[in-house]
Amino acid sequence: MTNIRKIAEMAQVSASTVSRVLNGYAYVSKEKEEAVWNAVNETNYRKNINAVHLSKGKTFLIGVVIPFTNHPYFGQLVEGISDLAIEHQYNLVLFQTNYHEKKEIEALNMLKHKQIDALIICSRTSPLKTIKEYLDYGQIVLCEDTKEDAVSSTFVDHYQAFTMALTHLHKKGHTQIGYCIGRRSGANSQNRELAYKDFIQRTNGRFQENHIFEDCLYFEDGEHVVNQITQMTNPPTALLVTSDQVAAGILVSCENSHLSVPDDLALIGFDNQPISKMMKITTIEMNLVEIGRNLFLQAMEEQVEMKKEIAVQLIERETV
Amino acid sequence: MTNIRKIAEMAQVSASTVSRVLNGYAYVSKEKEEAVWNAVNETNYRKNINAVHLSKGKTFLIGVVIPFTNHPYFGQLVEGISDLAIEHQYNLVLFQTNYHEKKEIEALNMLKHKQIDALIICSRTSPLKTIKEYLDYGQIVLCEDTKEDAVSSTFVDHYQAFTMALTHLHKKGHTQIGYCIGRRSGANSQNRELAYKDFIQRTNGRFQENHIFEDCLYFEDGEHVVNQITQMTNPPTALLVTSDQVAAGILVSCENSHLSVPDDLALIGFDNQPISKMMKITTIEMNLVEIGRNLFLQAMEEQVEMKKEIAVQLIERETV
DNA sequence: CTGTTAGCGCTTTCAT
DNA sequence: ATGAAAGCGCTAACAG
Repeated sequence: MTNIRKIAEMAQVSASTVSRVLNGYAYVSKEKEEAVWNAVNETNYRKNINAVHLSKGKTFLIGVVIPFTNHPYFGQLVEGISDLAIEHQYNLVLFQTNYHEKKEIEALNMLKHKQIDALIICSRTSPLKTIKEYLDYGQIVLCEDTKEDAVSSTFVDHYQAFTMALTHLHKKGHTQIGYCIGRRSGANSQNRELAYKDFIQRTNGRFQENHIFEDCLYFEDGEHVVNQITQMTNPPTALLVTSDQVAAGILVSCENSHLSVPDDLALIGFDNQPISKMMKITTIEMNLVEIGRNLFLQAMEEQVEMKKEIAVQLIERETV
Repeated sequence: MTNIRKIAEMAQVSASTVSRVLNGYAYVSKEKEEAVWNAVNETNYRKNINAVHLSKGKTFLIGVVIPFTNHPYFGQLVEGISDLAIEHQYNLVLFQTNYHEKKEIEALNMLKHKQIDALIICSRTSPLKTIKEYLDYGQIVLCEDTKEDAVSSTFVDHYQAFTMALTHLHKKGHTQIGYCIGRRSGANSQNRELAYKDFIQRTNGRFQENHIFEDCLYFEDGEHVVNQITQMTNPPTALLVTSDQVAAGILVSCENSHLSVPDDLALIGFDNQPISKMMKITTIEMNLVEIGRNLFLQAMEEQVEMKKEIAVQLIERETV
């Protein structure tokens, strides 16, 4: 095994000089630097990362909490995080929680015990209060518009995005608008619900509980929504669908049920996933990869804002 | 920071005894063991994994090479790998290659330089010869039926699976069968192509190059396939589609193009993904999660076979 | 600019 | 059964 001491010997310098060269520290003479690089190249030497980690007291591991790995929303978020992680020589530890608080606490405890250097929580189920308790142990980054000053976050203004989509539908004449969502309880979901309720009040509409469809995550969940709609006496004439996958599933199910889109049911998806383009679904684009990248930077505590909002955009296609 | 020495002091034993207790080594007296655990609990002490890694000369990192992260096929594979990795206190380093050989070599080099302990290659683009050169540096596990004795692998007999599907279609009266695939050049793909050609010969069919559709990975790729088919003078009457996602996309596009499934075009998907169930697509089930789990065990060199075949099963629904 | 030195916290012989 | 002690390979404070 060729280690730093061997390189030092070969280059006729001390181990610390080798370390300096390897880490690009400035004050090393041209000759010695060259000698070191020669030795490194000759032996094909690489630093032992374990030793680096121990010495630095860091793991170079970033925890990423997501409810599901196989969902494109989180897939893109992770893609963005991963992009920068690689650049920065970090690795990721993925915690799939399925929204079980226990799993989240596990991740938090890994932070506490220094088994990861920072934690990015893409979607949480435990209360902010719990999370705050772990703030002393390392950087924690959230993906929601939190009022909690102490934690960094990158987020979309879901209140505004929802309002924009609702307004768009309203302009097209819809008054019975419903929406589909993964779960009602999340922070982002609550912002959307608020936007929804405010909108209904503003337009003198009537709030109807059965116009909110929960557990809408995957393509196949669209079927259930359409089944319910066809059995309603007062079905919505338009739907905000917080995932393009689900919107696509609804579109397909509508065809099966001889519902015409947008005439019988208008649809606005979210995320501008490739599937929405193919199926010509009107959607709200949000740059998830960009959000992911910013989350990583915040985890690193690079000189970035602690609160970063990412803008969204309505993309009109053929389902409204 | 509470470390092993502090625990040793508190428990009135030596650091080595603490280490023995922590690692469940046998020959420690009941009293001392208890004393150690008491100290551990009192201080909420955890081992410093970096120190463990350095001392053991292992990273407890397993590399996983996949072409795409956001594809359900690889998603399930990774899920299986990840399941066991967590159990074994390992973390994963994901290498998304997009089928660029350079990325694969990068992963291989990380193995060479001991930055990961083993490498699982779920789908490769570099030749077996290249991979063999890295075998000295650590365990490398493949996901294909390789003849190379030196590497472990977990795989599906794609020749047999394809033959089964083709036979099923043939029995239903189809003679013009085509297939959709991600890429032609992979090891698994070549087995399938072989099965396809053998089948055609056996049934006295005629091989038609334009009945093979490449670049079929995602839902939205189905559209292109249907577009091509509708423009053919000799279109296939049935399609083997190596991903349920794509099969679903084809199904949707068929409806748009007023092609009736299975009458105008029969479909057999692969993987038995949830979407195939919802859309009632006949499919070939293969337990991808199980394959992933076995890949991990092979990477660990646990006492498992070096070559493990996972059985598949035809699930009849309504697209044939 | 460069070398010496003292760790980082754990594992693992080797004695006893 | 237990402890002493020697590393693992690197970093960083310090001295010069």
